[in-house]
Amino acid sequence: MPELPEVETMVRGVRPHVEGRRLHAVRRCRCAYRPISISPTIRAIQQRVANARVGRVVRIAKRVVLELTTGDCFVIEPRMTGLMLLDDPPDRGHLRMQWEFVTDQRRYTSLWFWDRRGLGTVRLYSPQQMQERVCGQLGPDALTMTEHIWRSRCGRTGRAIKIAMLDQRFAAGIGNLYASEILHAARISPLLPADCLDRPQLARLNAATHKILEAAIRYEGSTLNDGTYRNALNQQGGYQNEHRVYARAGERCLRCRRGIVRRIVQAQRSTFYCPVCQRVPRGRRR
DNA sequence: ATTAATGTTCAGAA
DNA sequence: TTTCTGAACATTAA
Repeated sequence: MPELPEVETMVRGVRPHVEGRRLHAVRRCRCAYRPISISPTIRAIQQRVANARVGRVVRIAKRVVLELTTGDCFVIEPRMTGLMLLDDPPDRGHLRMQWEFVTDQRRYTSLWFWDRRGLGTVRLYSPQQMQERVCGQLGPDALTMTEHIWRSRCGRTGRAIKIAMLDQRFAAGIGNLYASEILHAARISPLLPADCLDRPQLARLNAATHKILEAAIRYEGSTLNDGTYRNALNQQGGYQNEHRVYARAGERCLRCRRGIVRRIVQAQRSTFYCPVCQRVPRGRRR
């Protein structure tokens, strides 16, 4: 599930161990499964990063970015099940990539990319490629959204608000789980067309986005039943215990205590919501 | 034993 | 141009 809070947790965990370090080696792990998608080739990557040092480690939407002093950036996309780990992987079979750094004591320390499903990607991008393929494809980061930005973007599409929120060009960083949680906190139906949200709803949407995502970051993200998501030290997150609607189909709504949480499918993804307190206002279906 | 579902992204089609 | 569908993959629950 790496969504914004989980990726932010990865970045914060990795940062103090990697920033400023000299890269000694980078390897693509051979594992039992299909090798992970990287670009360019591992040979080209190794040549371009020889002797490079790591500058900042930052999050861009749902990606982990290692900025190198050469100007190139490693862009790691965890997708469904990828993890950035400093040590202690859940198993060795799904290790996909290794970065080996020189420590202060001239020893070596490793950063790993572990990915069970193998849908994640690792890429080395030049500054120009960063602009064209990463930053230029993304809307404003969810944590920088304002009521005004929500209003201008929602006004431009008639898609259901939940589907629009998952579009990374609309707002970057929100994923399937947090979209449901945010809309529940904002008491907005996931089915409401984005251009039908009124001012009070836009204000609640903005407030809920910040409240939910910031809380989830404090809890170090959500580890679901499959246990896949872990922080950089392979420890569970804590926000799964705070979910109010996600994966609660059939249960009584924890806010209004009247509705029964419903699971529907939008854009081939599960959406959870309370049909009572997230009702579409009469006449606003368009 | 099949089948459906799981957090994401993107190519290709509508 | 925008929006929708299916595929990439490994694993688990029903």
